Amino acid sequence: MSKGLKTKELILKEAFAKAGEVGLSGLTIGDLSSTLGMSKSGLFAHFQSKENLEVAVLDWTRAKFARTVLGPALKHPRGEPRLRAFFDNWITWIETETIGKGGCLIVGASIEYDDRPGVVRDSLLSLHQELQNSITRMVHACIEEGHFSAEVDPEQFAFELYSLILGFHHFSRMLGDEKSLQRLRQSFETLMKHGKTYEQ
Amino acid sequence: MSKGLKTKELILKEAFAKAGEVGLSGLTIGDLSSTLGMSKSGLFAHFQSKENLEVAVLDWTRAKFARTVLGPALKHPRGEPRLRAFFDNWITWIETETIGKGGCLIVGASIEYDDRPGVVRDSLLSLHQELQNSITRMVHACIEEGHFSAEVDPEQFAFELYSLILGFHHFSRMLGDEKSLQRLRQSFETLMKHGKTYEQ
DNA sequence: TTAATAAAAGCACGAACGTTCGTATTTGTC
DNA sequence: GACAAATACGAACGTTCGTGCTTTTATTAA
Repeated sequence: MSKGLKTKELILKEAFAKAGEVGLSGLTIGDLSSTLGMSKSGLFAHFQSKENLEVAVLDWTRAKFARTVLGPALKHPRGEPRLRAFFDNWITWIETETIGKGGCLIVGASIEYDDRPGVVRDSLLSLHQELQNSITRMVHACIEEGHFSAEVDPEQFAFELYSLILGFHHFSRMLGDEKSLQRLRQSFETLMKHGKTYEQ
Repeated sequence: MSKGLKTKELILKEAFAKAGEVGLSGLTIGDLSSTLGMSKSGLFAHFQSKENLEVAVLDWTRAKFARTVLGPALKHPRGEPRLRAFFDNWITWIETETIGKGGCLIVGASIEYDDRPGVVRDSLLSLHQELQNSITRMVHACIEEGHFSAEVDPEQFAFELYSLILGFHHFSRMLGDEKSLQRLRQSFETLMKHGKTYEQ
């Protein structure tokens, strides 16, 4: 790996950490460069624009999420085991990478960019679509494997699961509710149970 | 009402609308003043600081929410009718004041300020605590009136309800999912049904 | 070791930010 | 209608922002 790529990696790692605190658009090249002990223009040259830097941070985050959350879950058997592994990995991700570190970069960026068209929003949208697809596929597998009732709506399940994640983020970070994790887990179990014994 | 207060009211109304798009900290005195056709310093004099302006916007929003969502719900009978009225009013609020208008100011501000101590965060925290208390009380009333099982945990219910609101906000604004409202309503019904026939 | 290339630095720019200050104008009261 | 108080204005301040140049230093391949 060339010197340039190594430096770029260091920059993105630092930018990922900082963006959780100040948001993606809250990143500044000046602050980032001084933290890393380099010049503004030197750092700037790696990305050619602030916007490119933000997209690069999103790509970097996406890759890391795939490597630490999605990937390992795929090693578990299709259906409920894989879905549960994914959920557990996700919680670990949230606890180690977001809560206590300024919040989740993706959650923040989604609020910032949900009405600002451009390449950042495009990248964010594609990230979210992929995430929803992953969840939906796993729920669908639960049905095929006979772990869930055939009447379960995978997209509705994905909607509720992501909602709970957002709620957990809010209750633990904004309200400082120490029971948030417990609440998240309990709601997830309710969701799973409802998946098995569907009735309505 | 004096001239000064009328102007202040106009400023806050405009600031409320704009903060949904750019966030609370994204408000700028220059932009706000030029939109309203007045000078920066003239507008500034009403609040003495940017921070005070942000707190004023939060107070204004809180009052409006109480007037249009919470207040009318209190006219309905205790228990399920009131809870449903509150939920319906909330949806109307979201549709008329947030979705399609740059997003919810409160949701955005919570992300911005969840790790920035100060008077803005204090104000936000108190707002959220009051909201959670209101929901919890209504659910508790559902139990007392016999509409809900006594085993229902009102705080868990409030957690799930707010999570769904956040999810709805995300799916409709970020993903542009046209079924978001339908999903929100369906999940709410599941939540209500679970409240009635509690089992676990 | 040298030559070509990549990476980083130095410096400056225009614009936008919140804020301050002195002054002008409008409002409300007697 | 006079006069104090409230309200608004215009200009300027010090900072910080992203970005564009030119020059210097470090890396890489022949």
